[in-house]
Amino acid sequence: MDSRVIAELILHLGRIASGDGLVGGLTPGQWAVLRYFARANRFSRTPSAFAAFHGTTRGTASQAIKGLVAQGFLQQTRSETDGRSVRLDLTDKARAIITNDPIEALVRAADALPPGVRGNFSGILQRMLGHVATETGKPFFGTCETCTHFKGDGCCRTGLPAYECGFLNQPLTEEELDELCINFTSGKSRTTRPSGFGAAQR
Amino acid sequence: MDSRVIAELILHLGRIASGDGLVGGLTPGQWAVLRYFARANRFSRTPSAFAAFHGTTRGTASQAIKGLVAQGFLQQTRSETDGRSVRLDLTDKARAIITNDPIEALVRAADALPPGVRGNFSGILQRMLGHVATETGKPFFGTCETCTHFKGDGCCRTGLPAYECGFLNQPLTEEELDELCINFTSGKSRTTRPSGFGAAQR
DNA sequence: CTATTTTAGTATTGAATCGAAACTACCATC
DNA sequence: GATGGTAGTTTCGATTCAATACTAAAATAG
Repeated sequence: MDSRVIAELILHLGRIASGDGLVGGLTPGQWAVLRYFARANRFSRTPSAFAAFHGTTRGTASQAIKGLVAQGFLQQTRSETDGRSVRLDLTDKARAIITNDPIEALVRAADALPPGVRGNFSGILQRMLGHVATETGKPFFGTCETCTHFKGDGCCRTGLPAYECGFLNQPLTEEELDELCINFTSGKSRTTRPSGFGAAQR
Repeated sequence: MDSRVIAELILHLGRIASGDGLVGGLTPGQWAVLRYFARANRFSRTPSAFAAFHGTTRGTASQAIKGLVAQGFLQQTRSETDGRSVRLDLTDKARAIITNDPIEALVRAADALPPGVRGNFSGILQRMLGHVATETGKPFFGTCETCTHFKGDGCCRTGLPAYECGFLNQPLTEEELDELCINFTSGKSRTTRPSGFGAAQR
């Protein structure tokens, strides 16, 4: 009984805070795009990765991104190693308007919580997200901190980078450790490619 | 920094769990309608109350409700005291399909949390909702438990009902104490009519 | 090395939603 | 009784989204 109240509150909070219509000239979908590209690492800033993250189709993602590129909020760069792939980066213009993100009302509400509560809180939410994602078969993005592919401890190892992604075999900077990654895999026994990436389109 | 993660998780959870498209033949908006009318008390089961609760317009609410009435999920009754007003009640058919509500994935995720955590959790969410609602000027629905209009303690008082709403001067049954009410007012010093009800349409 | 399959991204189209505005009917207040 | 506000509905236009089809590039198989 309490669980249902929790579920309804989460949905309701999201709706009340971010609204339905456009805020500051951007649609909810476009805000989601900016939010994602602001937090995703360089391997994950692609249209397909956003589509997987957001639980939508590549077509829909492509449309939302197109609008943002046209308005100068995103810059498109073709991949040098893969002629099909495209990387998107936030422009300064985008970083400026992100402070008007309708989600900020929710951020302030979270900020108003007692400090001791906040830490646990995000952990619980993450746990719920993992549960829902597993159940619905949707991909689950996380950060290096709890990823099985993560290697390195920041110490100097002769000839080796301080941090490294064992999946891509690429060195990582310290800032990247907190960014979302599409190749995230939690748990201990996963060695196959993470689900949701590279899956066929519906 | 942590607050932003919390806010994004709440939004993301809601989206992943309930999705965008129609589930079981109903749109997300219609699911929200059913959910609301399942939890609202008899004074609050009107199109306007839902619109206020959901942060949408009466026109949009009316449309969603119309579809549900046509499909036999809601039954419409005209008010006897107010010729303009309409009350909506869930039919048995609606109570049957509510078990397929896409939100159930979230409910199960909440259920999977450690029991000790759950209780605090809904309290925190409620607190955040109050914060956001106050900031955005949107109405905030709650139950008798924390409402300033609530009178009675369940004891037998000669000639008086066990529970009563001091705003409407109406006796309340025990089940109604847990239902959402549009006339909910939190805090101690509010004597005016609750905000959001009876406000002019945008 | 060539053929096939898979993947990344885009364009198009049709259904559906939502919000703004206009409108009717009813209530309340003076 | 006149005026102003409220409850509910309808209409209309803009927008969004998913489904589908498509191009180009990479990976894989033979």
